[in-house]
Amino acid sequence: MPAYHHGNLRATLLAVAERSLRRQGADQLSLRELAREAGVSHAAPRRHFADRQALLDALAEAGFARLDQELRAALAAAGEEFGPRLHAIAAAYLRFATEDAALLELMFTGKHREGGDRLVAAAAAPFGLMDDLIAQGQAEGVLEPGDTQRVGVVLFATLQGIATLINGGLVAPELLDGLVETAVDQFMRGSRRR
Amino acid sequence: MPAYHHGNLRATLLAVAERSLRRQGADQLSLRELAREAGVSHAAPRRHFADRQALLDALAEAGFARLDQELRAALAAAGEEFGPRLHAIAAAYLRFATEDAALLELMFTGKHREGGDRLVAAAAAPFGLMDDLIAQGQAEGVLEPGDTQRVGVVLFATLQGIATLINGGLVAPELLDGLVETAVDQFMRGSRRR
DNA sequence: GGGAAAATGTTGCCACAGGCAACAATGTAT
DNA sequence: ATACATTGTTGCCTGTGGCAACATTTTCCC
Repeated sequence: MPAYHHGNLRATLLAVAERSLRRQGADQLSLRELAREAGVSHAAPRRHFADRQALLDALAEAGFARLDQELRAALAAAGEEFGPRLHAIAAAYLRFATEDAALLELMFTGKHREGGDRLVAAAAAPFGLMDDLIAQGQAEGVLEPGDTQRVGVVLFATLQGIATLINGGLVAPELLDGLVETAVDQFMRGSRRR
Repeated sequence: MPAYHHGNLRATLLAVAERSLRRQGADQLSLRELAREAGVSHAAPRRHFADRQALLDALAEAGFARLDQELRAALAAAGEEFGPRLHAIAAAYLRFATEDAALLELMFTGKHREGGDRLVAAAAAPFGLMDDLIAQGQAEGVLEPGDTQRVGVVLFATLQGIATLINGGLVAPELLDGLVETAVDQFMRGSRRR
């Protein structure tokens, strides 16, 4: 336990920040408070994050990585069939998205400056998952052939939108499962091979 | 031009705030700066907005009112037929949503505290529009009968999600029109009377 | 009309945050 | 061992939000 050098302040700060984010939202997150909780002086975080926004960006990036993991896990658990996989990824996305509203906001809210590139890259992973899934559906002949991106983005957007409405308190959380059902169902009917 | 009493500081502050919001985002919005721009002392805004969040809430509420207006206008211009009306409301929503990303964030982001009720009420107007439209589609026999809310929320969510993806820089703005097309098309096919 | 009371603005203060610079301690490499 | 890079620390500055005390209008009621 080093006295002067913390050892892995960066990781500690991110962990503490994640907790703060979940509990109080990004607005209330204070670098100085994180430093206090990490038992370190108020200027120490600056060695690891150029400014407040840099830390928030790092949180968002980590969020995308975790989202990717969770979606992959859900897909893996859903087997090989397209239908169940689609349902699983949708449910997993919304679980993630509604479980930590502040993080989701951070991930999708347009507060990325130059660091936006990193975030866009991090977001590509989950996007790709959705894309691959659509491709599978097309290959199996369940979905009509076409641009996977186009339809994949719309599906992703639907899930994201549902999360926004629920997190914003505009739709009661109890309706979540039903909405996912409806969304997936509508998507299937709307893209089914004719 | 009263020297001491401004006359309608509240309205002025909201106007200045709207400009600031659009230009710098909600994070950078400072009550004191608004006061300066309004030519008033730093504590004056407090007489009209209990705190910073109250002003932001007021901005969001006004945003919903304006959104409602614009959607109504679009519907009115689209005639009586269901198809064109659906397309028009979708396009109008996304125009509004992508034209002022920071405002949209404020409107849907879950930063509403107790004042959330007011916002939810304000949001009900545009929601109702969507709902009525769905009902029309069902009445005309274009859409399959069913719970208008359920399908309306999903449609709303899709549009909102597309806006989020574009505003967040995760999808190129050039794709907007195509996505709206795809979304509306998918919705029609997914909800068409079978 | 006139005077109390409410509304609206002002000045001054405080605590706290972010950011910067100068300095200190610790690790690392030659 | 000694120079150099890393990582923390202390101290300072500016700006913000929020509060309280005071000043000026406006309104309302007799």
